[in-house]
Amino acid sequence: MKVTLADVAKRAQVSTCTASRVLNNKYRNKVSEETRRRVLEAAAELQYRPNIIARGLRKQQSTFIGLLLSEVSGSFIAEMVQGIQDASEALGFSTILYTHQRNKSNIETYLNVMWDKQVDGLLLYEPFVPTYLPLLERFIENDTPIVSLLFSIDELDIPAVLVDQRRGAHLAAEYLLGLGHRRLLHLSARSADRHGLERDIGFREVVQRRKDVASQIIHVAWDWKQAQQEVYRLYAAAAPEERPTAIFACSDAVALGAIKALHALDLKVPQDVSVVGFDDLVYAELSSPGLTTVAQPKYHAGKLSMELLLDKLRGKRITTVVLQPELVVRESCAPAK
Amino acid sequence: MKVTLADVAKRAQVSTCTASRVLNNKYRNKVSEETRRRVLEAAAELQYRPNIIARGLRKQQSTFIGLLLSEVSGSFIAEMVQGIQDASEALGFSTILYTHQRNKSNIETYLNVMWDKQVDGLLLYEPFVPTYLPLLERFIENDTPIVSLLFSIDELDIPAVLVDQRRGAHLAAEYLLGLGHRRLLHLSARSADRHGLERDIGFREVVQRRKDVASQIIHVAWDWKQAQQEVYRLYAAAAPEERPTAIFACSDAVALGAIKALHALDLKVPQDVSVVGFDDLVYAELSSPGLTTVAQPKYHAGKLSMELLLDKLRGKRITTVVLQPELVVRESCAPAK
DNA sequence: CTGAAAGCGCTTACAG
DNA sequence: CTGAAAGCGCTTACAG
Repeated sequence: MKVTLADVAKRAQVSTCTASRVLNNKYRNKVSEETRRRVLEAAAELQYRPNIIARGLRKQQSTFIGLLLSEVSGSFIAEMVQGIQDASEALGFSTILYTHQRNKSNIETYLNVMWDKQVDGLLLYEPFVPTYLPLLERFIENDTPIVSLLFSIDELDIPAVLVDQRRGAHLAAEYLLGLGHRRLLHLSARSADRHGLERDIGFREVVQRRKDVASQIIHVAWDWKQAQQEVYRLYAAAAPEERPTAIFACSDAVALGAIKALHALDLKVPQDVSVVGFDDLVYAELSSPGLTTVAQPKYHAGKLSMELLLDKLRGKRITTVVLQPELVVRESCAPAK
Repeated sequence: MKVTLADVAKRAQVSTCTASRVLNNKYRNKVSEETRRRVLEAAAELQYRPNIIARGLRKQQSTFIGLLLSEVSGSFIAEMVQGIQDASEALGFSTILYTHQRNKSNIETYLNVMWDKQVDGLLLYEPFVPTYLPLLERFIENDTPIVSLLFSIDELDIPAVLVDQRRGAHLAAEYLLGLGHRRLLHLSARSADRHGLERDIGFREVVQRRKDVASQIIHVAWDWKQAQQEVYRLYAAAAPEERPTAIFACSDAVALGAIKALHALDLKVPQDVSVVGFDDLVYAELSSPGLTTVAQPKYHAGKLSMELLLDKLRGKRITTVVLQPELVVRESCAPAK
């Protein structure tokens, strides 16, 4: 059915090793032009395609990169994955994809599967390291390079591609202060994960050194619903002159939840309240008004992580890279009155 | 470094074939309890994990499913991929992911790579079939099952998981008529692709049999920007009593573009104009007002496509499945005045 | 310049 | 109940 190297060799009347040599362009000038031509011709006629699985077994490299993510359905992750794809496709590597759903036993299962399938490298997103340290160590001992996306893995000295979350919060808070706002609300996901914590800290750093600024922080889930409820409650209860005039939300979804609440109270964005989000997902641009937000370079982070992995595979040394977020100004903020 | 079956066999003092038999639970009662125990023990002690690549070479199956998509960064596709993942992970199959970016030479390249890597099955999204018919035929001749996602591939009788686009448009149009709207606007992506065309036709089917309904259709790109421009132009120019009181947009992004334009003209949604979208992406829920839209069962479609593929791999017959969309009512529509 | 042979890590008839 | 041997499709020293 499938045509093999042996078929090509037979038709070209040479041994498989000679066929292999010309097809792989090895020992270039060590094979006669005539033989070479015959092999190439036979391969073309038979439409020969090498079996990469067999080659991998022999060469002890699979050309597979394992990609273990929490999930893939979110915009953030999806854009990151696109970056990873765009970097991997150049060199004949394929990414094999697993989503662990933040379930620790899934993580173990999939790390094992990837080991079994002999991946040449590993890309990790949202790890819960302590639980499966031994599995990761096995890869490391085996010299299988690993790069972590967006989260540092301190336990194991694994290089990562990070985005400076705290700096992102600085950008947002400073922007709002620059517009003259002095009563600020931060919708924080502090408890939810490390990025939430970093953004919370970043916000505090900017705000605490300003004596003329009144700030408050409400803890919410990443989900928009709780943000909507909390903002509604706060703005409905507070006297107009005590309401925060600007909100820094820990994510775009939370920001849009806040905007829903403000709209419900007939408060206008940005005329009455300014809102800044975080992440810059597709819908930041699509919402009305367009959401001003801190953009994380997710596509770039994904792409870079794969590039680092491939560099490592080529023998280069690689280290953690920290990327900088950027403020994307749209229409959801206005100067304080 | 890595421990192989030979290592296990040696330690258990049996041949590799006996080791293989107990580890694979074959010929169950044909191996003595004692031998069995020794092998299992040795495997456990050495933490043996079988090399799936080697097994694949021998058994002529790779346990890889090739997933060829236009891209992965959009919400729609990402949710579909999540469905695919959730279905595949059960059985030890791994999906290998490629994005062709709607570039025909990419499609060819990746189909070839997937062939070279011996995928056991193929999932396709957004194919441009005519260009690479021979490549697909090769898979078919080789009995590699293929399932197409959301698009039928008529040239080759490949089973697909479809969503009834026309029916979705019926749902939207009928809903708006039911609310009493008689001047309707459809923002159509007719020329952009087959789904746009189907939605356009579906809209016409409902509207044309109603003599009391005035409808117009504007062709736009999937992108929100053109929709915003066109809606702005139309509503700014038309006398208030001539303006469409309801809009059916061919996608959620287009719907949100329309809403931006309406807001810019100080028209309220849904008080002044009702808007229905299509797809039900994350941001439909996040926008203010929440967008009423035709939901495509994307997660389910993805999941089902993988399930079909695996069924086929197990020898079952499979055929095309058509899923039904649903109208998700949120806050962007109101009865006509 | 070319080929015979070994081997990557498995599985599976075939023998005994 | 168990093992020797062949083979999946390649690549690569080693010889000549």
